[in-house]
Amino acid sequence: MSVTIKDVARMAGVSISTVSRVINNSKPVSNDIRERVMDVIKTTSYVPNPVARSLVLKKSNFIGVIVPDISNYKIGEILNGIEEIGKMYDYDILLCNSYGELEEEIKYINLLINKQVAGILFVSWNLKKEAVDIITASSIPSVYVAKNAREFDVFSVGIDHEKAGYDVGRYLLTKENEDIMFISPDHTSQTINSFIIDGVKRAFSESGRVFEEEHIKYIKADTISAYEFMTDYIKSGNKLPDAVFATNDDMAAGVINALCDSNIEVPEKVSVVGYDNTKISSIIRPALTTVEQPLYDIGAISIRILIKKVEGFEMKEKNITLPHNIIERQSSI
Amino acid sequence: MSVTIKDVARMAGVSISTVSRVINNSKPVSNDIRERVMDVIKTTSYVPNPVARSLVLKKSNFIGVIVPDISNYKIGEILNGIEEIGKMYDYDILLCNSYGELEEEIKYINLLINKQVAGILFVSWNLKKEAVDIITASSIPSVYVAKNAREFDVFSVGIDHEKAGYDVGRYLLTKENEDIMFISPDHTSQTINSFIIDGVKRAFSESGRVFEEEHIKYIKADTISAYEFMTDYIKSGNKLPDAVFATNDDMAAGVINALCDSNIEVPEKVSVVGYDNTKISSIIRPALTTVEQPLYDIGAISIRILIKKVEGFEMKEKNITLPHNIIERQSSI
DNA sequence: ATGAAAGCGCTAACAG
DNA sequence: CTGTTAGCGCTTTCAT
Repeated sequence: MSVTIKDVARMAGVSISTVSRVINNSKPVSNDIRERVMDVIKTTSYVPNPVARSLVLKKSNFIGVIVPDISNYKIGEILNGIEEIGKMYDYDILLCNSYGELEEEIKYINLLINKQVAGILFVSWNLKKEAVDIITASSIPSVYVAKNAREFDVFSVGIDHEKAGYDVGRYLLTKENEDIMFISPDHTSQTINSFIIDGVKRAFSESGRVFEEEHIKYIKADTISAYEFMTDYIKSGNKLPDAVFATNDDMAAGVINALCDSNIEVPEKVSVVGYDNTKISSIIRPALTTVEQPLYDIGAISIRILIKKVEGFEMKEKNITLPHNIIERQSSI
Repeated sequence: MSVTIKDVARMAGVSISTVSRVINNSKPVSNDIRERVMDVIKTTSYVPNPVARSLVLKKSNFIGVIVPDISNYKIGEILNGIEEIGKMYDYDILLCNSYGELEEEIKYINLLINKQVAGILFVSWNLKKEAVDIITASSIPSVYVAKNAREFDVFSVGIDHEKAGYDVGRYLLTKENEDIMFISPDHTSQTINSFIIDGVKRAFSESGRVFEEEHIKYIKADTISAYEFMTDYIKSGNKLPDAVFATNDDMAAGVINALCDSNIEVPEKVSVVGYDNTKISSIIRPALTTVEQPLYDIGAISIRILIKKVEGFEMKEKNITLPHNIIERQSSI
């Protein structure tokens, strides 16, 4: 069947250790022998068996990646970065979809540890201590991508959400919006967006305004829920806010549609701002003002750091903060 | 460190072969011994090392999945199905992102073969003979998801695109649209959508209409390209079609936006129909009439078939056709 | 029914 | 610089 190190050794007339040495460049080998071996490798198109290698090295070149939702656009972009850079460094991606549930996350963490992955890249909507503890205990190198990753003593990559919230707050306040509504995922996952809201609060207090907690509306984080919430809100005859800031684009899209379907002009009557700059934001009309995150880079940098750690480099910076940026489109005035 | 089969054997006072037998249920073991071993396994929470197992069995429980674009919503949905069912059967997903390029596809196929994956699930925009041949030659079980998979003698899962095109054709024709424009990805990936157009043609001929090749516009398959194309088309003063059928939702969204931004009413002046029923289709206004594919199921079923093949079952049906369905929304009349 | 032993393909001492 | 040898953790004959 497939050619092994033994075959190569025999055909090159050397011992298997010598072959091992040339393929790993682990010890000096005389030039003629090296060439002889290389020739055989080329002609037989021999590739070392990674399974056998993992067994003896007790380490694979798999990187376990746990994500909360593959079909989510943001996750997809991050994964693109992870996959591309991972493959560039010759690591393979073992994909696990946790659906954002702690139980699944823990199951996969244990599975990955058992598989002897070289490293774990953990992407989560909301990082939990239980998960972090298990990974830490395994002493497998790891990097985290999560809004709340900085709450733990771990390596992480992401933007500064507090600052982003602050920026949106300032942006909205500067535009003289008196009454601002905030739409955030409901309390089951509430913490994860508190940083954004924290930033908004800072912007408020900085400009001497009081932030009313009841202006935050907690809903399920999807377009339909936002649409229904906003439609109900309008129908109930509540006073309309001057602006609404939804902490993801999907919800913002629901808000825009609810407003437009009720003939309330966006942005003339109500400004809408989203978060993430996903595809939807440029397609929806009016196009959505939103906060851009360098998703691909988040993935790419996080895996690069992980690989560095796997390969034994000492990293000085534990938390990498990437730049964010407000993309101003037509939905805000 | 971690407990091995040896440890378990020693602690249970049996040989490692016996332990192996109980964990694999491969040979009869007396009840008392079996229980003794089970106890040790439980207390030590021993898990067999999958790497060692792969080495001797020359087969892993990895399933290599090659996809053309992780961040694409359709692919994400398919992957959701693949991942969930895969994990259910205890297989792990080795993810490879080919960016739709043959060269990458081939690279990954070889990589997966070398990794001794148990099976290969190949998702491609446009399946090529070269790729299929390599997989076939490896004799690793495989299943394909691609519009043109049926052109090859392989196992595949998907909807009947010709029929879907036919259905859209009939739908549009029944609505008395005289002049219909078709928007399809440009020729680099042209073949993959020809089935849809073939179906449309059948609908045309069936109702005694001639299909004008020049009504097909080949453009880059994204929203912006479609937007620009349509805007130019309008600006150039061409006669507007009664309807446009774009072979994916992204392009359809671009068309709708171009039309609306030029104050051409959709669907009153021009109907627009998309393909795929992605998230965008329900968010855009007017909401997009489109063809729904059971993406999650395509993923789920394809991996289930693959696993069956991996485990040695004989599958009778090579090509599984799942139902599609026209979702009628506001963009067509 | 159970154990001893060989070996999967590879790396890494250990000798020379 | 090169070869011999001992495993890595597991499955699987082959004896018993």
